[in-house]
Amino acid sequence: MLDPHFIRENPERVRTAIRQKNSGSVELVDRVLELDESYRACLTELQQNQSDANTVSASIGELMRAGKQEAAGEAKSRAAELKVNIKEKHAEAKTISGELNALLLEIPNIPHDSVPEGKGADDNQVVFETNDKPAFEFEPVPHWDLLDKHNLVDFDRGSKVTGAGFPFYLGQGARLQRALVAFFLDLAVKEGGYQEIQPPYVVNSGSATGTGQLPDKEDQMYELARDDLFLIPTAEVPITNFFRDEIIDEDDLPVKFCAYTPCFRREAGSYGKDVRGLNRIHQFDKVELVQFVHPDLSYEALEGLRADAERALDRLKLPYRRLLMCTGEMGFTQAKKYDLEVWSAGQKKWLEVSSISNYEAYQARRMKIRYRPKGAVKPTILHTLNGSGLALPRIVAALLENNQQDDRTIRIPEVLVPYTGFDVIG
RNA sequence: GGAGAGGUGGGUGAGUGGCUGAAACCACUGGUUUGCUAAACCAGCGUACUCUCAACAGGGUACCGAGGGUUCGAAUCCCUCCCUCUCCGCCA
Repeated sequence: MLDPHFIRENPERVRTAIRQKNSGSVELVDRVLELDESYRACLTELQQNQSDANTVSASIGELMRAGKQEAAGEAKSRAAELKVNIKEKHAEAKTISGELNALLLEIPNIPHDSVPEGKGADDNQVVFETNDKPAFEFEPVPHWDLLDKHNLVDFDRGSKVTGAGFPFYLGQGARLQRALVAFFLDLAVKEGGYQEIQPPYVVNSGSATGTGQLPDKEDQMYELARDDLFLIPTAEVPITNFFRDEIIDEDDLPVKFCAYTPCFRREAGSYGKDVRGLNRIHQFDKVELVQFVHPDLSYEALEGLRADAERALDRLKLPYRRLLMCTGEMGFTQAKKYDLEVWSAGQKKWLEVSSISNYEAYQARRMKIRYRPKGAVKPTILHTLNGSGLALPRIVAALLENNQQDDRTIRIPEVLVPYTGFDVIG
């Protein structure tokens, strides 16, 4: 969330952000300002009463010890009056702050100045594109045909056992998954300087709120209602919450974590053309990169994170492009976001395989993640970033489609062979 | 799942109703001393919110796992929940 002080002092900036992100109504800001003011007024009164009550209480102790029972009795009744008032004000303050907090969670992050304005996908800027789309002397087929031909994935049995979008990976298909995960993790650890961790795959509601899945996006998560827990839609959730409510030494920044996890997404409301094959499934594997950084360095870190994700694509020799997302296409927690899309020769389209974002202080403020600047200054909210490095299914799709040969066998990229143990599928 | 014990500041740990935002020690920061290092000594050292203030700074409130309750007054008593540990059961 945004700093309430910031909203108080820059309401117009916040209204602009709401319009740009097309998320929520600008009246939110006015209600927040109203509530903020009445909250503080209420608080002032409450605290004054508490202060008086404390003084009276202290005097009672003294009077009792001095044996002045009568005076003590009078003071007690005085304190009782104050108490009633305190209780009222306390309840009032709590109500107001509850409402205020709920609203604050619905105000989106402010886009960075370098983010292009725009409403839809057409306004995203392609800021980089490799020029190595593969050429074919035959008509390349979509990956689902290849999966089928080589028996790499079994969608039907996945549907029987669980439901649509929960495929089984078989044989070389399963092996390829494991190879990619290991390759991505090794790359992140050895060349990116990330520390590998294994987070829980299930989180509580506090964590889901911290990263911004709650409120409002619960429809995208699988919920374990009995235990009030959620299956993670991305490793971002448990990893970023790692430091929730903590203060980190400045010397320990930046902290860079990488992790492999399965991701679970309900994908409510998405049907049709984009869901074919591995394009969009409910459970998928992903290696995620997360960074906790000094606020002054977060945009540098964003480019670094982006380069880390692109390195994996380069090594796999996958053609890709980088999109700078416009204001309207960003999530409401993000300040700046790149998407990386790989070219899939069979479908002849770009597939999103990574989303790399700087959240600035937005998530960290929700989670109270701070660092202590050197030189006795107060703890300060740090900045969080994350990006996929990378998401598997579409990488697999592109890999199969781009590397298919006229006999329908599939070449495995050189860097992956030590991991797969085979250099061709089929 | 059953029984018991416990959760105090960055750490260890004292504290069973008012003088405790919290002893002591360690860590940390600054200073003195020192040829250097070490040691010793002195001082400082929680967080959030809020009010006054241009600022420096100062005042107030809250916080001893979380939330309620009792009381004029709670780290301290009561209730609920969460977590940790020990034993038993179950189990990869």
